[in-house]
Amino acid sequence: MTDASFGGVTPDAARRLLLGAVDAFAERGFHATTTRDIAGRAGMSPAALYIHYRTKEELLFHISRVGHEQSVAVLAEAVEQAPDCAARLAAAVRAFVRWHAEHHTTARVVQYELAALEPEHYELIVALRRRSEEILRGVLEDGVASGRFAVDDIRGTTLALMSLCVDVARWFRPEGRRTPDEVGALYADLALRMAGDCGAAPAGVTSSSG
Amino acid sequence: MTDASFGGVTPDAARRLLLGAVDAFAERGFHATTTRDIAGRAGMSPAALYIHYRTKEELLFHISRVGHEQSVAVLAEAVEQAPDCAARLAAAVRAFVRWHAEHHTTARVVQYELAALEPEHYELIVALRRRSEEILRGVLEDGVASGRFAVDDIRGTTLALMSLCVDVARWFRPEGRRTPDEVGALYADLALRMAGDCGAAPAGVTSSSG
DNA sequence: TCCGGGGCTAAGCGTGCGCTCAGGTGGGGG
DNA sequence: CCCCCACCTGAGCGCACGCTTAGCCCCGGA
Repeated sequence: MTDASFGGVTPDAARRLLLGAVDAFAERGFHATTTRDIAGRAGMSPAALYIHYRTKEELLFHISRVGHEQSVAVLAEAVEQAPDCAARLAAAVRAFVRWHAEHHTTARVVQYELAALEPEHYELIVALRRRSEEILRGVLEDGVASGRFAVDDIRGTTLALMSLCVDVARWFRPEGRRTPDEVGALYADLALRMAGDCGAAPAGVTSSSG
Repeated sequence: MTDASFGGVTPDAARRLLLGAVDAFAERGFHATTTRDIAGRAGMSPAALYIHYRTKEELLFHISRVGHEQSVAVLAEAVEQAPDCAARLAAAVRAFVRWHAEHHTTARVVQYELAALEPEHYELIVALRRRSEEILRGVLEDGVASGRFAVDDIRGTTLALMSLCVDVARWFRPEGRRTPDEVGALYADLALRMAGDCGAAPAGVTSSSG
C-alpha cells in the first residue's frame, strides 16, 4: 500500500479495496488487473468487492476523481499563495510536480488509465483535468500581460508544461536519486525558463549536476 | 489505417495485420484489444493472425521495435546534420517531436504500451529507448561543456525533454490546430530555453499566440 | 491433367474473466 | 437471551478471450 490519499474512505474494507486497486492498476494497468487480484490485495474474497463497488470501473472512477480533485486543489492553493506571477508559476509547477512524485502510484492511474473510464465518467474527469490546464494557462497569461514572461504560443506552452508535470508520475521511483521536492524545484526552474522569465535569476535551485 | 511506417513489411496480409494492430492498440490499449478485432481490421479471420505472428504480444513487439528504431534514426540523423550545439538541440527536438506527431498512432503504442511486453522483449525495447535519451543528453553535455548552455542537472533536464517530446504522441490530433512541424518548432524553442541557451535569439519561430 | 503446399477459414478447446447468489457469522439493540 | 442484518465467503454462471486444429481453395510445376 503506497498511498495515503484515501484515508477518509470508509468503511475500512472499502478503503483497503481502493488502495489495492490503485496499486494493481498502477502496476499492470486497468485492463490487465483482475477483480480477484484487487480483492486479494485487500485480503478479501473476490465477491467482497461488489459489496462496496458496483463494478471494477467504478473503482477506477473513484480513484480518478479523488486523485484529480487533490491535484487540482494542490495546484490552486500554490497559485493562490504566491505574490507575483513568476513566483506563482514556480510554486504551481513545484507543487504539481511534487504531488505527482509523492503520489506517483495514484497519479499514474489518474493520468494514464483515463481511457478505460465509461464515457460519462470520462467527461467528468476530463473536465477536472481541464481545470489544471486552465490554472497553469492563467498564470502564463498574467505573466505575459504584465511583461514578465515572453511566450509566443500560450496554449502550446501550457500543454508542454502539463506534459512535463504529469509525466513525472510515469518515471518517478521513490528509491531514485531525487526527492519529490528536488524534482519539483528543478521543474519549477525549467518552467520559468520556458516562460522566458526575464526577472530575477532563479537562484536557490537545489542543483545536483550529473 | 493511419500510418505508413510499415510499408516494407511482407507479405501483404502480415502488413495489414500490423497496421490493424497499431490502430487497435492505439485506440484501446494492448490488453483491451482482442485478436478478433485486429484480424477484423485486416479483413481476415481470427485464425489468420497466427499464420504470420506467433502471439498477440509478438505483434506489439514488432510494432515497438520498428517504431523505436525509426524514432532513434530520425533523432540521430537530425543531430548529425546540425552545425553547432544549439542547432543540434533544436534540430533534435524538432525532428523527434515531428516524428511523434506525424506517427502519433504508432508512437502512442510504442511509448505507452511497453509494460505489456514480455520481459526479454521489454529489455530490448528499453535499450533502444535509452539510445534516444543518450543522444539528447549528449547534445546537452556538449552545450554545457562549450559554455553555450546553462544547465545544472543534465540528467534531470534530459528526462524532462524526453517527457516533453514523447508526450506529444498522447495529445496530438491531426485535425488539431497545429501541424507536426509547427509543434516541432515550438518545442525546439522551448528546449533551447530549458537549456538556458545564451546564444543568438531564436528568431524564426512560427509564432501563433492564443 | 494431376499434385503439392502455402494461405486461409469455420469451428471449437480450455481458461480465466467480471460478476452473482445463497448462505454463514458475529456484534449490537430489544 | 435472541434476533437482525450488515458484511463476507464458497461456489459457480455465462461469456469472451488467446490460441489450435482440420480441412478447403487455388496457384505453379510437371
